[in-house]
Amino acid sequence: MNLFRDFQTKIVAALEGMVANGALPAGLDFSRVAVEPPRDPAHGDLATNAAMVLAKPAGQPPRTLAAALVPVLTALPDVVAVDIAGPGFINLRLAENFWHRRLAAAIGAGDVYGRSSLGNGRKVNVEYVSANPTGPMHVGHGRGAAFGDALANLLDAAGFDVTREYYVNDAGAQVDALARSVHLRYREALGETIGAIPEGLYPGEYLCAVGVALAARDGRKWLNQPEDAWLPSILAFAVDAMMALIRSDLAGIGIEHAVFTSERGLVERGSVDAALLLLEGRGLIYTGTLEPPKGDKPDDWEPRPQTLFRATQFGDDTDRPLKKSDGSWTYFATDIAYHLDKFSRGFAVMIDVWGADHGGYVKRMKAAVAALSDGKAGLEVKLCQMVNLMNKGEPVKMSKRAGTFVTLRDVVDEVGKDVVRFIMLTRKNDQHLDFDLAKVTEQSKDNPVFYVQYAHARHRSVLRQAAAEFPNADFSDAALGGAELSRLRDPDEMAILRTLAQWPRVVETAAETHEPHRIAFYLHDLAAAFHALWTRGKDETSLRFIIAGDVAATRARLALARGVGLVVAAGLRIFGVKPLEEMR
RNA sequence: GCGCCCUUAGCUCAGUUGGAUAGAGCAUCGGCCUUCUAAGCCGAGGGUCACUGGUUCGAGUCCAGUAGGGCGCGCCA
Repeated sequence: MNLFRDFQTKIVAALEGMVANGALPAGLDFSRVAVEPPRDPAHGDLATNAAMVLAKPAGQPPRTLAAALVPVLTALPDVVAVDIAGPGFINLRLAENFWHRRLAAAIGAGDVYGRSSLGNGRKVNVEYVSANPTGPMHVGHGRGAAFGDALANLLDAAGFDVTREYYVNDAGAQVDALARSVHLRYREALGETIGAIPEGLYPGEYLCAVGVALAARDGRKWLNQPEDAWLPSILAFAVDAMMALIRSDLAGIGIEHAVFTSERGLVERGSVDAALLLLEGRGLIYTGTLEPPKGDKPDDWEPRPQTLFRATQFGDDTDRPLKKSDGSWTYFATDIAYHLDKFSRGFAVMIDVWGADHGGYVKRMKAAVAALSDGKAGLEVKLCQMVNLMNKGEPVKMSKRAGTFVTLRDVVDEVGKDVVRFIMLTRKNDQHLDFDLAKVTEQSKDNPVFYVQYAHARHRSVLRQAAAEFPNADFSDAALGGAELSRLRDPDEMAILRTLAQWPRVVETAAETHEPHRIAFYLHDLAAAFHALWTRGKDETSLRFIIAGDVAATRARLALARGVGLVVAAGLRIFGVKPLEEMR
């Protein structure tokens, strides 16, 4: 489906033919021969660097080599012109008919247009969100959620076997603090006066309902009991409640993970011991004393021997501790067990989506995965930068006291899930993102969500109008695919056809680079081309999508609109955004 | 102090994984509404791609260094 890939294959075959008949020396490496759209469409439809990358090994100047390639490339099907340009680029121009056939094929493929077999069914694990189960999701989590889910959809569209996963950090000091906080709210629910929430506990009012629910379930049995008696039970109850809250936040933006893995479960099953035993067997664990960190030194730093992982052998800057001073596992230790768990479930490709504040953790985790899998598995970490929540250009003060909203749910309630998801994907993951509540709901060109949705709604609108204009005509996709597309010849129309034909390549490139934002920019470009052509119809009635009294011409033009609608819908589907039928 | 990330038009950002004359939106200026939706479109101006070297046919892109910004640096996750 990716025409650039198709032509790359054809061109390499042609080059091999030249080797066979002696026009090129044997033993050339064709892997660097690329076929891409030229930056400037005026140069042609396809450009290849073949002559330039082969010049040196073939012992010929690039332009001489290019000249020898021209007749061979001219002979390829659908090629109507071949030019040599600049240092030795070869530009190919394809027949108009080729682009018409691509549109017909796209309409024929329908919803699967752009899907790829690039991944060849390989298993990929995408772990994202993994917010601590101690409260509702905030806006920053929302970015990781939208990003991770779009990346998963993208990899799925590119032919990978994707598992969406959430790691539940339900062990450690944070959830102990959660349990204590809930116990307080529980006492409050049973009529006690609890006063101010102590430092170190979670003060959020969302825990009041959890306390009430606990009182309803267990009555007064945890009153006046030592912490040891109630902590495990209340912790489990509280974590369940928080995960229910988070799942509901996720459902609010249309996200559902297939697998939830519990940190506590890993610890209780002995997975951490097993993982560390594995590393120990490979001589990667030892007892040693670390240098104190430079810069901001901890007040209570005392050198002491601890259990360390030889992360430096795998590119990390220092070896990393696995046990805290109280003997319990560090977060890193349980995370090692978790990634071994993923590996043992058959994932050689793991992608973790983290917040940028975890950047310092990447090297050691990659080191651990390399060590655990003996180099057979790879971990890629995508760090999502911060989201600056704005309103009309002013930063939103994140003050709970002032009642300004900070939770993801509040933002979704304010602007809608589709807007949140799309805007979160309009920047590369490693760039800061301004999320302006006023701007994202504005109906203007300034708002990319609106602009792209408008293109889809316009295509629907014109199809409705056409059906009213020609009540007896068949404008089904089957009919549009068979339209007389040779009527589409205007340069702007041809430009849209070429853009539509690039869609499969866009999907593959975005999937390979793990960069969903490329889809957003492509959709914006496609929408712009469509809006521009639409407006030209004001002056040139022959460019309108509905041509009065001419069903055949209308059908051809509707096919173009349908192609745009189809691809916009496909792109929005990857983002988990519902295409709009009308803008009202 | 060390590590990771970032630096492209006045502002917010893309840049097809090393290609040709570096692009878009906003803002500024100038045009287009008896219309299939003007919630839109067309055009103009605006650049030392932070800086200095290097790698090669070719560098915004890769490497090294410098400057500025962000994040992180045992007993949080």
